Amino acid sequence: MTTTTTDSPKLKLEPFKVACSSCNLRELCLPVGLNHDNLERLDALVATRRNVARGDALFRAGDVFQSLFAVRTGFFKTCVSSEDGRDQVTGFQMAGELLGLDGISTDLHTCDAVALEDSQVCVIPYEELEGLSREFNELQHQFHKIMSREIVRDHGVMLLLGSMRAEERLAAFLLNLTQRLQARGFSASALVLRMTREEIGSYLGLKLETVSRTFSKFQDDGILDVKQRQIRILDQQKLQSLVNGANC
Amino acid sequence: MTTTTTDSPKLKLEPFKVACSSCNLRELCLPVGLNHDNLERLDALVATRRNVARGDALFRAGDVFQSLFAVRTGFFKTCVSSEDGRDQVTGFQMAGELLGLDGISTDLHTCDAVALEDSQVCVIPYEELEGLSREFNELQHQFHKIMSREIVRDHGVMLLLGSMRAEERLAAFLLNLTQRLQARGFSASALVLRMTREEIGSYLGLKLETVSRTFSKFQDDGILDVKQRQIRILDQQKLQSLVNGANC
DNA sequence: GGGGCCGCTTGATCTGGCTCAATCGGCCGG
DNA sequence: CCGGCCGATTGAGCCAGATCAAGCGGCCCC
Repeated sequence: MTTTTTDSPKLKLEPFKVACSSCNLRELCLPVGLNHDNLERLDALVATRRNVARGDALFRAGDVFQSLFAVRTGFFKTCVSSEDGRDQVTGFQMAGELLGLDGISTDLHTCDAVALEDSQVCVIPYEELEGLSREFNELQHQFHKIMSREIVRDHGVMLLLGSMRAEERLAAFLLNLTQRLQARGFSASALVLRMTREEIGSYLGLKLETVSRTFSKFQDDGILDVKQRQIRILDQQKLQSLVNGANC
Repeated sequence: MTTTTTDSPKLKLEPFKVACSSCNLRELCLPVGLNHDNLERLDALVATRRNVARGDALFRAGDVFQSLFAVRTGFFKTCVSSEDGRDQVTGFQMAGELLGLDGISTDLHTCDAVALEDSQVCVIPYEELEGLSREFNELQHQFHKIMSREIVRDHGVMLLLGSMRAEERLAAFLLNLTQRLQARGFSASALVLRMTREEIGSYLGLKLETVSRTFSKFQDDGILDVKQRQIRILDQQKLQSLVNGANC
C-alpha cells in the first residue's frame, strides 16, 4: 500500500484534494489511460464521496440508479436474491473497482451492495459520465472496457460454478483474491478475509461447512495456514495446479 | 414473426435493403429508441452481414476483437473453457441479441461463439460504433443498457448455478427461453430446442443424463410434453412455481 | 473482567446428482 | 431402404457435498 496524503493527526474530514488525478488507484479505476487535461475534467465529475459503515448497504436491489461508485477504501460484496429468500453473492469489490453497473440496464439496481468493512466510495453521477465520455474517447473506451471486463469475470464465475469441484473453487477464489490484492501492493501470500465462510460459500455455490472443511483440508495438506480469517498461502504452486485440474 | 421483405422467388442473395431502419428486430437490438435520422446513420455503420453455418464458429477465444455481431437469424451458443479441457456454455443467443461484448475488455475474444443452426449476423465494427455513440446520446445509452443487461443476466445465471436444484434450473431455463421466443412473436408454449442435452447441461451446471432425466420427470408430472427437442409446455404455472422454490 | 453471541470447526449421516453402462431411436448417407 | 452414428433415454450404484448436530473460541459490549 502507498501513502498519498500526509497523516496529519486529528484530520478526520477529507483531505483538501482527493481527486482522480492524485488518486493512487487511478491506474486501477476509471481514469486509466486518461491524459492530464482529461483527468482534471474527471475530477470535476467525481466531486463527492460517501462513507459506508460496515454492514450498511451502498444501494439495494430496487433502488433508483443514478450513480456508479468507485471503491476508494474498504471492501464490498454484491448479492442478488430471487423472489423466494434465496441469496447469491455475485462478487466482492475492493479499492479501485466499480459498483453499480447493473443499474444502467433498467435505471434500477438489481443487486445489493453491502460494505464488509467501513468503506468509502467515490460517487460518479452516471448521466454526467455519459456526457463526459462523449467528449473523451479514452474515457469512453475505458468505461466500455470496465463493463466488458465485468462480463468476462462473470463468465469465469459461471465456469467455476458450473464445472469445478469444491477444492478447485476455493483455490480459484483465493488465487483471484491474492492477485487483486497484489495489484494493490499487498502481499501475494498473506491475506485477511473480509467476508464470512457463509459469504464465501454463497459466492462459490457451497455451504459454509464445506468451505470450512476445505480450508482445513488445505491446511492439512500444507497448502495454507488458516487462522480464522487470517490466511497465509504456503504453496501457491499447489493451489494453482488445483485450479488447473492437475490432480483430477 | 413478421414479414418485412417480399418473398420474391429465386432471390437467394440479400434483399436490396436489409438495414436497421427496416429490420423487424430493431426493437430488440441496438437500434432501440433511435429516431429516424440516427437510424439511418446506424444503417451506414452496420453495412455487412455474415453467414455462419451450423457448427461453425463466429469467433473463438483468442481471436482479435474488432466487431460486435447482432444475430439476424439463427441461434448461437457462447462458451468459455479453462486451461484444462473444461468447458462451460455461458449463454444462448437468438435473433436480435448481441455477441462479442466480451472482446472489448482486452481486444481479444475470451469465448467461442458457435452457431447451433445456419445463421446470419450483422457485423458492427466496434470502433465505428464508439464513434457514432459519441454523436448520439440515445445510441450510447442503448449500448450501455445492453452491456448492463448482459451483466444482470449473468448474475441471474450465477444465482441459478449457485443455489438452485436440478429441476429448478431446468424450469428457469425453459421459462427464460420461452419468454425470449415470445418477445419475438413465437408461441409461449411450444418450442424447438436448438441445443443438445449436453449443451443445456453445461449451461445449467448439470450432466446430460440429469437433464434428460429431469425432462422425463417433467413429462411424467404433466408439466411438459417432450419429444426429443420438441417441447410443449403443458403447465406453465407449475414451472414457474418450481423456479420460485414453491415445493422445497 | 465476564458473559453472551456469532462465526467457525468438526463429526455423523443422508442424498441429489454423477458415473458407468446398456439400449433406444431418429436421421443421414450410401 | 438399410446400416451406422450420434444424441437421448433409462437403470444401478456411488460419492461429493449437503444436512443435522454438537461444541469451540474470539470478540464485543457491558
